[in-house]
Amino acid sequence: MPELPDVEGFRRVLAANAVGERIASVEVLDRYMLKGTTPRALGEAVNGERFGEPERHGKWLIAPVGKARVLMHFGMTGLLEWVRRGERRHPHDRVVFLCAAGELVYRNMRRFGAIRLARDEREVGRETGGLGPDAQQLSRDDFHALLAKRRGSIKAALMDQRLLAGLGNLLTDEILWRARVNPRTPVPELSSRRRDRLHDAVEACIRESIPTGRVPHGRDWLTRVRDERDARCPRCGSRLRKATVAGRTACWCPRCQRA
DNA sequence: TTGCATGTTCCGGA
DNA sequence: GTCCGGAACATGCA
Repeated sequence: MPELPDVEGFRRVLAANAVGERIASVEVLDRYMLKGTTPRALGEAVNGERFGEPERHGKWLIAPVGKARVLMHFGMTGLLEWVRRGERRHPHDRVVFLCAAGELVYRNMRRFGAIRLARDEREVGRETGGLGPDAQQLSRDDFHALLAKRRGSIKAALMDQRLLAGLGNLLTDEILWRARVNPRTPVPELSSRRRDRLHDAVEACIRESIPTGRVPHGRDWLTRVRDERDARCPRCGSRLRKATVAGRTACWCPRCQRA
C-alpha cells in the first residue's frame, strides 16, 4: 500500500484518534520491526507521555510523544489502525500503543519497514536517512532545481527519496502518464516545458490522492487498469506497456508517452 | 513450484 | 562521485 497518500491517511488515523491520548504502555509483538531501538528504550521514551500532532515527511509518519518522536515506515504492506481496547490481535500486528480510549496498531504483513525512535526533533533527520523535500509541498522552482543536477531516467529521479520524498512506483507511473513523459527519458533531455508539465502532474496526482488515502482507482488513473491482463490506456485505448525501469515494473502508454 | 508485489539498502561494475 | 542493475530482505498470493 504505502506511498505518500497512504501514509497521509495513516497520519489522519493518528490525528483523529490518538492525539492527546496518554500512552499507558507499548506492546512490541515483533521486535524485528524496531530499528535502532529496543522495546525497553521505546517504552521508557513514551510510557506516560501523550501523542502530539503527527506529521508526515515522504513515506515516514512522525508522531511526537513528549519530547521524543516515534518514526514509522510502512514498507510495502504496512498500515496504521485505531482499534477498541482489548480488540483481538491480527496475526500481522507488530507494535501496539495502548491508551485509555483505544489502541494504535502498527500492522505489517511483509515486515519491510520499521519503527524508529528519535529522542528529539533534531534526531529525526538522521533516523529517516536524508530525505529530500516532501513531494506534496514542492514549488515549481524547487522542482526545477532538483532536476537540474540529475542525469539518469526521470522515473528513477522521481522515485529517489533523497531527491524528493513520497513518490513510489504507482504514483510515479501516474505522474509520467499524465505528463505524457516516457519513464526512460533521461532527465537532461527534458525541456523546461515538460518539466513544468511534470510538476503540474506531481501536484495534481498528490492532491487527488490525498482524500482517498491511496492512489485512486478512478476513471482516469492507470492504477485502475494496470493489473489487468490486456490493460489499455484510459486516454487513448492503446495497449499499455510494462517493463522494468529503475528496478521497478513501470507501466506506460507507448502512444501517449513516446520515447 | 515459480514469479511477482505499492519499499529500501547494499554491492559491484560502467 | 554518479548511476544502473541485481540481489537481498520477509511474506503471501496467483
